[in-house]
Amino acid sequence: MKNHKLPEPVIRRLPRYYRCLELLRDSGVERTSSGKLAELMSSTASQVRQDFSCFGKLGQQGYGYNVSKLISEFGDILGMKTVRSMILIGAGHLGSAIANNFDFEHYGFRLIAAFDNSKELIGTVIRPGIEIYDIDRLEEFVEEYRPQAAVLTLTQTAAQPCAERLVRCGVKYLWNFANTELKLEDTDAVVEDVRFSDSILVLSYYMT
Amino acid sequence: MKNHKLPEPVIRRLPRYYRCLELLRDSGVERTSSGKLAELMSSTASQVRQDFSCFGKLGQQGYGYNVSKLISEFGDILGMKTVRSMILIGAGHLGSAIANNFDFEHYGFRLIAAFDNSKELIGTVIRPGIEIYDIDRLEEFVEEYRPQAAVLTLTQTAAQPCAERLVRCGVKYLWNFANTELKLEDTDAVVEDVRFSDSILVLSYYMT
DNA sequence: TAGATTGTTAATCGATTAACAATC
DNA sequence: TAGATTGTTAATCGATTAACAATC
Repeated sequence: MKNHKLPEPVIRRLPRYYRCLELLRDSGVERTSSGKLAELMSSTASQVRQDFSCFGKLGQQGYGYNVSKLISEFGDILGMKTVRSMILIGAGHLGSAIANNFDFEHYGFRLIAAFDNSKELIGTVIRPGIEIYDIDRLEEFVEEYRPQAAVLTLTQTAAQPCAERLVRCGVKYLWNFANTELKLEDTDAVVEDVRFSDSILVLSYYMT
Repeated sequence: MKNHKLPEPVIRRLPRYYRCLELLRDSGVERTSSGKLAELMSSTASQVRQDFSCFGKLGQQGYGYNVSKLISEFGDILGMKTVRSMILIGAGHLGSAIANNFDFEHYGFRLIAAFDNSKELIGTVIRPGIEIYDIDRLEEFVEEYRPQAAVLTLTQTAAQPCAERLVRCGVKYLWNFANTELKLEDTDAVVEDVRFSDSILVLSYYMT
């Protein structure tokens, strides 16, 4: 594994490769080739091999790739084998849907708490076992439980100050669903955005 | 506007420009420059100007750009000025969160109905005014109301067959939240993916 | 062995960055 | 006018595609 400084496009394809490989495994396929993967990815055999070459020699000439081996390798690179704890900020509709629907464990995360500022929500659970705490007690909680990452499912305006608070108390990995460009001083901080509105506008563009 | 065949990276930045411009307008800023926009976008003045040059001459030397003019121009390019109707497939947690939270109207869409296969949900409303119909009646409904686009908030396995049905009856623009690579024969069909799991894995990658 | 398929190198393509003349 | 800032051209950089020798 010569996994130093991967190009961004490769990083973004990695989860997709992983998903395709799981699909193959679940339908009983034990080996595959760059050509077959390219088909699943709507890509080219050339690109698949070029991408994989970032990780050393994963295949065998004349044979192809072993599906489980790739899953294991990519799972490792993607960090799925360590469990990291995560908190959720903003227990509204979207936060609740994610807490209840999304399989954090499958991706190596464990959701340990939720936060909100609504008096009605504080003290209730967002899903069985995950309590909603007062956002005022965020720093206190982080100090004690040291979550590594946070999901931001709050409003556009609330997101920026909240992100700053999180980073300041050491939560530097942010999964941002808020409709905003977060700006953070801390150069260690990583923000991964899921912005519905950007996405629907791209669809909208293609409709015209 | 010489808006023929935009490069994909530009298309994906367009919604972000739009958001930054709205932000400026809402804080009372009337004119801006490539430098200021670059800062908001975490980009460079050069890239901003290069991007904008795809749309003709939007600015003025020595002055910069007029914020409202850009908003209007980009809104137009993004198709936000026409209203298109949309249906939602899969009225679970996520579908419900989107139906209730997401401001479709702001982006030029109107949500007109939801579909599900759960007998308990059928006949109820996903939000005031938006009824949940039996997925069996999808084709019938589409025939009558001709929605142009659909949001897919259903399970990984249900997504592919459902996408095929939609495309077959003429709904060719799909906003896909399901964790799958949709494969569609129809070359007119456009799929825009919002895959939470791909995104969390990218975050996960950076955490290792 | 012969056929298949990799890993890698080289060629092409496209996107970003830099520079600057045009001009408000 | 002088200063600011665009629009555009050219240079650089990086990603994708093609080709093929290596080898299982």
